[in-house]
Amino acid sequence: MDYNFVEVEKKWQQWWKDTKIYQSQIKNDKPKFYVLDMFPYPSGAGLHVGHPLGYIASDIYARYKRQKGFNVLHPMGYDAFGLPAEQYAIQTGQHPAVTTARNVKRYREQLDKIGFAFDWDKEVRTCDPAYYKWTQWTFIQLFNHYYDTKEDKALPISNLIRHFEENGSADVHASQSDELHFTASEWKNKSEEEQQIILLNYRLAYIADTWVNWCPKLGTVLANDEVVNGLSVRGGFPVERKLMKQWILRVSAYAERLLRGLEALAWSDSLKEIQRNWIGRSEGAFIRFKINGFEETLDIFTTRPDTIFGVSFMVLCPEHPLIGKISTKEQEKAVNEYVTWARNRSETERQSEVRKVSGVFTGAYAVNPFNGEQIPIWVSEYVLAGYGTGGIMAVPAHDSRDYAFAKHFNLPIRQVIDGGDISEAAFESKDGTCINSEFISGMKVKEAGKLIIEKVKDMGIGYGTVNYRLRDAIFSRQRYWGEPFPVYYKNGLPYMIPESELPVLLPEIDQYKPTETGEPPLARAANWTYNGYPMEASTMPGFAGSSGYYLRYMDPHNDKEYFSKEANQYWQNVDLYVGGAEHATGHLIYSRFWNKFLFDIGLACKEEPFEKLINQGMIQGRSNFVYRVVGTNKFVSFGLKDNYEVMPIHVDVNLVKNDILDTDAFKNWQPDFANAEFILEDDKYVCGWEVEKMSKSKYNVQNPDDLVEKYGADTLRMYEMFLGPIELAKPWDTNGIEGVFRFIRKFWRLFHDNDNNFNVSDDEPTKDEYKILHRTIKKVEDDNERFSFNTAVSGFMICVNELNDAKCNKRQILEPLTVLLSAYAPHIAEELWHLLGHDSSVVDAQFPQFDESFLKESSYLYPISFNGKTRFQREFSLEMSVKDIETAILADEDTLKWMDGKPAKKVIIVPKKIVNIVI
RNA sequence: GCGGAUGUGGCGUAAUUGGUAGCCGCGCUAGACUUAGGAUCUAGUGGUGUAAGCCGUGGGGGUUCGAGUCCCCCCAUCCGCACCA
Repeated sequence: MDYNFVEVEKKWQQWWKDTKIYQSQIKNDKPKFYVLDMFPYPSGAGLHVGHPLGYIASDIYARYKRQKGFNVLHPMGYDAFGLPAEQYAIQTGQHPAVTTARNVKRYREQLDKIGFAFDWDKEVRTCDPAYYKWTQWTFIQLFNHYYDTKEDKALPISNLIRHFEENGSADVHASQSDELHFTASEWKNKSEEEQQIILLNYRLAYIADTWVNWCPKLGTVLANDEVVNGLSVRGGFPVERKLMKQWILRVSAYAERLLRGLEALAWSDSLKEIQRNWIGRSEGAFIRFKINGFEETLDIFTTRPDTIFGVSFMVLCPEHPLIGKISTKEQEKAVNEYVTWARNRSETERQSEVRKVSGVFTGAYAVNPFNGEQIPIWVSEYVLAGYGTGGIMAVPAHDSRDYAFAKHFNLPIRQVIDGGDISEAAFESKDGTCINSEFISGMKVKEAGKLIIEKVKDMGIGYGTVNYRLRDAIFSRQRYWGEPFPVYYKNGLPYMIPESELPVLLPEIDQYKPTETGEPPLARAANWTYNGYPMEASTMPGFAGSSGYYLRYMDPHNDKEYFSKEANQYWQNVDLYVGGAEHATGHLIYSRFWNKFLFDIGLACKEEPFEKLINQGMIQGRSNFVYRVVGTNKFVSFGLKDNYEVMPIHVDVNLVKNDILDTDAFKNWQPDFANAEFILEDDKYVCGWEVEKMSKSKYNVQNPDDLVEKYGADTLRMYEMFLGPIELAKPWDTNGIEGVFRFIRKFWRLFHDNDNNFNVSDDEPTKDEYKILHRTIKKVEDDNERFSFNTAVSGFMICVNELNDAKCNKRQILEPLTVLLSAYAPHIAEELWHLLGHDSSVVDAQFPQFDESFLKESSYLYPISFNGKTRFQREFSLEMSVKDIETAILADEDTLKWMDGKPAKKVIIVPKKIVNIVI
């Protein structure tokens, strides 16, 4: 007798599927709009409860844009390679492909139930060979390119080879691992192997010995963003530092462009700021210090060249290659002991002992290039291998870390910037004036720095430069369930498999764990060779497949190329990207890098992949508690708990409604509680609640399926939007879903009589009814445009309440309203749309045209102020000009009498309908 | 420590962007209809007062005729980075 959402939703979901209504194709006569969600990793637990929030928002926007006349691309797929499937495979022996396919199926069912307008014909899965062929292909291109710092783009490595043949390393402008020097003839005389080793110094994908985050428990290396507080993000296992040969992407070459590119993007300030910090640009100087008695120089990067006269020691990182060479006999033992100790310390240890001073003197001395002073060279953990040159000039007076070190080892602290007190702490301000600094004394910090840079340049020992925190990305994972590298080894050097032979398929193996000798699982594969040469046994990391997936959606079935030029020219890049902010320093950096590279080599037509980004807030859990009186099986209601000594216990949120416990269900929940007694307030047991992380052990997990079953997809969709602003973190709170459920049924009843027969009137609506409609059109349109979906839902509710009060069932009101609502509640809208007599889907209806004339207010209240106080308001017609209002106020005897008989001297018109009189 | 955000009824939130603070929903109160209500409908609901009124947007100051909104200083919470030279 009421709205039957189960039947209606099932019916239209099937119809949408059968008619392929959401299929998109290139239409050159129509503007495009690309709406993308971050595709999920299909985990065994099913669709995470946080996922729908973003998906619903993007779905609403995609539908809205379609009704606004755009040709919308709104695809979905799966980030299907990953650790959990592999861990599961190691335990059970089940092939990850099997479990992944099963999970994908489950995800699809869940997604379909919510009624998304995805174009499933464009689905991609990163583990599909037809897809990862192009991941491998891109890797080969990265290998075959270097970054030219003069052209500021990636260029073919063959250009560089030509340059070496003609000029050697002279005048090379390329991002590089080390600075190399050789002549053209030296290059030509090198063997093939030697040349290949040199080229690895420049390639955008290269292999090198590098200190990595090694996670023994997972048996693989991890990227910096996959490690938090010295523990792996997945699993939370300890991470160590280890020197390993790894594939690396030269992401750092793009640091400046990744930074600059942020400016034009419509991303949140906080997310841009996170990326800026992660890229970490700092300007300073590269300076080369002579070392007493050695050919080698100690190279440093500093942001404070102005403090060069305050240098009282130098510090090398424990991994620094110079240490072994320059340490004196007397110090050798101590140095070795320290270096061994420091290198073997795990990340966790280092993190937990932040700012504990340690170090050792090498016995060697560097020379200050400006005054010839002898400067002792130390080794300490606080200098990082991965940043700058791995060595620093220490100015304890003006750097807090150097200060702590100098205090600890009793090294001189010399003030060279005026203004601070250095007896207790370093003076780090950059506003002062130089003192005790010979020719730069008296200069401001900024000018002094510039002058020093000029000087070192003239002396040939340095230059001004920019340094970035952003590191190159380690691209090898010692795992099975990832993309195999299209790489084989000849004489220990890597070579690419020809593009025509891609994809390199992931081989079958008997077990998924590493070999006894610690080699990656792929080493188990029989014949893992190419023409007799061994293949690379590592696989690519998770971010490989997700870095360029958005491009593949444009042309997912193309087996000749990554995507066709035509498709890319049409769809360009993503207009709206919706996903979690947790990818700020991972996927969203790698993806931009990947895309910029593809742009450089002429594949992608846009330099940035995601124009507008919305981070849906994290969904937290809302836990409920019952309060057990200590030592009894009595449970006391929330409001009375302070009268007892109680212990809070998590209670399953499914046994609780609006914080009222279903006591019978509670008794049946766990055997312990079968005899539970309750101390009630107002005959109810009220539970306490808290916002926590969503987890099984806290019994606060909410499954979207359950809610769809109970209230229907439309209610779920609208309620999730109604919860609050999309970007705000919020607890998943099902209290209040009834309100939306009520709204849906109310909306249905507008179209139906008391016997639930469809009944709309063809009478001409009244002016007031039109006003209700057009106000809603305006509101929903504005709210959609600014992604304020929660207020749009409020708008719908107000509208339906008003129509209900007016008993309005006019077709000319309800029909456009159905179109408006269809983005939010597509199922009920589709049903009503067809009941209204349409054959086509409501998704293809035109978004109703807003007509301002229905909304024109006749008057507005203007505040009027006298003697500095707003005294009263008067109503004036909106049509009146400012001049008319002025005249009217001044001519109004009553108005004037109100101010103690004194006349108004002046009327001030403040912008926007505000009129003030000041006397 | 540095950087970014946020702070409004019992709760989630809204405020035409400087113009009547609290829209919409939950919850709550009262009533109607009902065998029943965890259905539906009606009315009320920031605090305080019988009332007119007064007080109210984390706290304190400021700009303005007018501040939730702008500026300064605190406080609290959340997020990101954390020896980055």
